[in-house]
Amino acid sequence: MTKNLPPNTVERLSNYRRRLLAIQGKDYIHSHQLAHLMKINPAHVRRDLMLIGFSGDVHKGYNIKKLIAQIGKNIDCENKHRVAFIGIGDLGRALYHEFNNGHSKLEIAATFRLSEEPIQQFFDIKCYNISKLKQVLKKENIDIVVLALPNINAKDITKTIVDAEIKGILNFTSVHLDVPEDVFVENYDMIGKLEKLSYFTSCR
Amino acid sequence: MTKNLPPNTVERLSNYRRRLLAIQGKDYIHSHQLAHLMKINPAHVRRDLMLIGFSGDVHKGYNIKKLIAQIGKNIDCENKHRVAFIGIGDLGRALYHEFNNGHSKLEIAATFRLSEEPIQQFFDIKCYNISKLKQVLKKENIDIVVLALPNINAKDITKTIVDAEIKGILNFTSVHLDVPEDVFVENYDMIGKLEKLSYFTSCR
DNA sequence: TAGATTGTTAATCGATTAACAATC
DNA sequence: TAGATTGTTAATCGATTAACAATC
Repeated sequence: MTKNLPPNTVERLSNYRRRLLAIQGKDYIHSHQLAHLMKINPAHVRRDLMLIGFSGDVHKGYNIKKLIAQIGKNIDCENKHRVAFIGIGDLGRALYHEFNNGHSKLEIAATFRLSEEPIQQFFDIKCYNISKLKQVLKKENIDIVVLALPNINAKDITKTIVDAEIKGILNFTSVHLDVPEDVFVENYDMIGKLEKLSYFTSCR
Repeated sequence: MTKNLPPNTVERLSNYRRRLLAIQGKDYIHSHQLAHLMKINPAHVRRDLMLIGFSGDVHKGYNIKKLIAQIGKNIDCENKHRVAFIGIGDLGRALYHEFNNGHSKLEIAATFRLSEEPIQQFFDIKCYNISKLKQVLKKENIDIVVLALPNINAKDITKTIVDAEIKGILNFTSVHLDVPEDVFVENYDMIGKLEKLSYFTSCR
């Protein structure tokens, strides 16, 4: 894994790979073709591939199979990350399907429910009561937590998560989490996006 | 509504407002306090408020009530946007709750299902078969479409949406949509975010 | 007043795009 | 070869942050 790639490049590389995997019956692709699939500038593609040290052929372009492999070498972790879901409502279920849909480097190791109902399973994953959070995060060697729960609970639970030395949080609440510098938080604020969309979609 | 605010500023203004609305028993707030809630730089707050022409008091800071109103004047549409959901699986349901949870400028006017099952309602909203898409988008004066459906269907449906002159799309598939310049697309690619998170969360 | 905060410009930083020599 | 594409540097663009005069 190459460290120090710019965050946006990592996100794009992940996207390149998914598009490349979907291509059938072609061995090579040019920068402008890949750029077109992503709606970005061809120079951008070339620059990103330069950053991961991948070379193409001046005439044929980039070898698709080799490029997929090279992207993997650069952005995939050697070991699987172990992920915990906190909150197993509709959003949790939607994410579960997303996870099982082709992403192999993250495995759901545990889920937690906030209510007292005696649910023991979430699909094929064990489901614990939130009171067991810290203990299970440790025991199961969780690396990454996905917060898919009501805003109101986010603050307390984040504290426990940080205590358990979790280093990655995917945050679906609209609360800004207060975490130490070494914890990477990816925010996923739906309401913010909606209001932005509303603003830039001209009123009639 | 003030046009030409930078996209990121619009998103932040929406966030400021939500945080301000949550504040109890205080009339004024300083730039550094609001910045702390958002985990951004105080200068950033002041600059954003400058852009919407809002002034504070050198000693007391910004009047919370007035600021909320001023943000509304700048980012809210005069009329409600009419929104259609395409896809009413787990993700659709999660979004439905998100919508009903405090966002007043967007109202769900119709939903569409892809399967043939004879569902007529999605919570309190009418649900149509996807075959009626174009016709209903027109009839119901839809402005914004939320795509919460399998990738495989995204391309065809986008074509219909663009034909129906929809100007805003919130895209939850991981397909990059090919739309004319005047259609605003907000992408919400979960897998990309997950891989980014995985990359920046150090492996152990 | 002294000290803190605002409003605003300028500087910095990072990401995107243009340009073009090298290549085949 | 002529023409197209790559790889890479430099230029541009936009967003963030620093700095500081003005204010009370």
